[in-house]
Amino acid sequence: MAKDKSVIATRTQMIAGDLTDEIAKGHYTVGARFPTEAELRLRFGVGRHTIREALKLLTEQGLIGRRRKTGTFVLSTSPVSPYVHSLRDLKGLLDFAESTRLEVNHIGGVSSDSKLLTGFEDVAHGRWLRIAGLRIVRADHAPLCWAEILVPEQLAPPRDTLVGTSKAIYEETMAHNGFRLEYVEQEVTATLLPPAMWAFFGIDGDAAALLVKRRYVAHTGETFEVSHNLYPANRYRIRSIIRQRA
Amino acid sequence: MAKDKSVIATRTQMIAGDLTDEIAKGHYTVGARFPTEAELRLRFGVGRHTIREALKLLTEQGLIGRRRKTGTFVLSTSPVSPYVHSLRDLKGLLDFAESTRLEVNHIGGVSSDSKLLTGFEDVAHGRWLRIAGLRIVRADHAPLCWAEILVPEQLAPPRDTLVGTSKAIYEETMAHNGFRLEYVEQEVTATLLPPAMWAFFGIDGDAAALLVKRRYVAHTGETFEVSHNLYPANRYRIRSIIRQRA
DNA sequence: AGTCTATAATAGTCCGAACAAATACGAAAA
DNA sequence: TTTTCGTATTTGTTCGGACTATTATAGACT
Repeated sequence: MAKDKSVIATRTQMIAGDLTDEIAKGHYTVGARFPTEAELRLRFGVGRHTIREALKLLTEQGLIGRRRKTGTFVLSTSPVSPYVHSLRDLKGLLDFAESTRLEVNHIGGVSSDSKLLTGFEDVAHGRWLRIAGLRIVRADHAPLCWAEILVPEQLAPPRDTLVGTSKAIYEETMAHNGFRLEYVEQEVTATLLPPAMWAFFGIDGDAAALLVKRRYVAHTGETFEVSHNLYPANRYRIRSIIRQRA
Repeated sequence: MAKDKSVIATRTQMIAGDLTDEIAKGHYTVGARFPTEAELRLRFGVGRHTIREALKLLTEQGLIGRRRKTGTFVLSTSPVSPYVHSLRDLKGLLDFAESTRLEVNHIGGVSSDSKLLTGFEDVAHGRWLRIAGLRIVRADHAPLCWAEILVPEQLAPPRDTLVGTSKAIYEETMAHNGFRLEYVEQEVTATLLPPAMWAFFGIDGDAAALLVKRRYVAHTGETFEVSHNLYPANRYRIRSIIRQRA
């Protein structure tokens, strides 16, 4: 098998990780046949169920396709091109956050009607901590998006830990409260870039932008962060693969 | 259990369908406890594995949440509000297509470099049938988006079957070739609405739009349709739920 | 040569079971 | 009253097995 990666993982996850790495490294060319379940079972020394669960993870990410009798074949090496979000897993979200940094422009408390402020219906908190600023790509220092982040005051970590940090705000908040991430709800719409932001992105006229609203929900069911990210056109794409349920 | 629905389904899918219906009908209020695995096993008379697979489907759609010892609880009745796409399953795509109709504006053959034309890399076909027009919401006759659809000439059904049909183009194409849908790849970007289209949507100045490119892939691995849909802002949102893999 | 048919390989769907992990709840202790 | 701790409940992970559905391939039959 392979490394432990500090976090314990299930056998299913370790196997899926190993196979994902091998595909990414080009062990199998796109279109090539992938080992059968029986072969993988022997190789990893686990039950068939475990192998199938691991392969299901790869299937959901669009890495492999499977057909009866024909076998399993590689669909994509998933080269994870920058600024392209591949949905369907949280890991993409995480890696993405690490390749950028947030240049905080404003930090302070706000209080308002939750629905108006957050854009989500079932979020009920009185006072929020607002962090706003530009998200910068580490590699080329280019501004990627304008970020508005809201955290309920009761759950917010001390502000000084939020400004200098290299970790994402939601990670700091989770650590501070002992949360685990249950899921992220995301809504995408198109809008015009507000003129006030033209200067940030070196734009001089009407431009389209993607507005991505996210809600982070802990394993307790609590919404502990809401974020709005505004990406000027052509800096960001969202790519996803939709398959038949089951 | 419940109805057969003409299409055969696995027990897992039938149970998932029943439970989804019950949640949608309000049998359980949001936040309420859901039956445990043991209770559902007794009720449907199946093994635990089957129940778990069904609940996993609901979990992936964000309908329920699960925690050890605490149990399963309802997160959302998924009211499937119109113009909101919920990713993660193909069924949403399908239902959506049925609530609108396509007013065909142009139909004819084109031939061009595949990559430029389709916007996808690994699509290789020489001649395409192009269908372009406005997609209209049946309920209120409002124009929803401009649609550009490309089908390889060799796979395209007769044109007269495409114009009058109430079914989606990709369904007609699948039926014509005996395909089954394997997955849909989707890419979302923001762009300005071209001035030439302002009149279609009753707009009189720069406006943002969502550009949704889709690629339909059959179970044989063949790309049998590529579509570009341009949604003016505020007419369309994409909602999705992202969870930890596994 | 083509067309049908049987076989076998492979993934898909279920079952039953055992144990692990998280945690709500109540009992015991401070 | 509050804290600590053990226990029971519920979901999570993994195993092994049986049968089904799909289909590539080879062989039999026109």
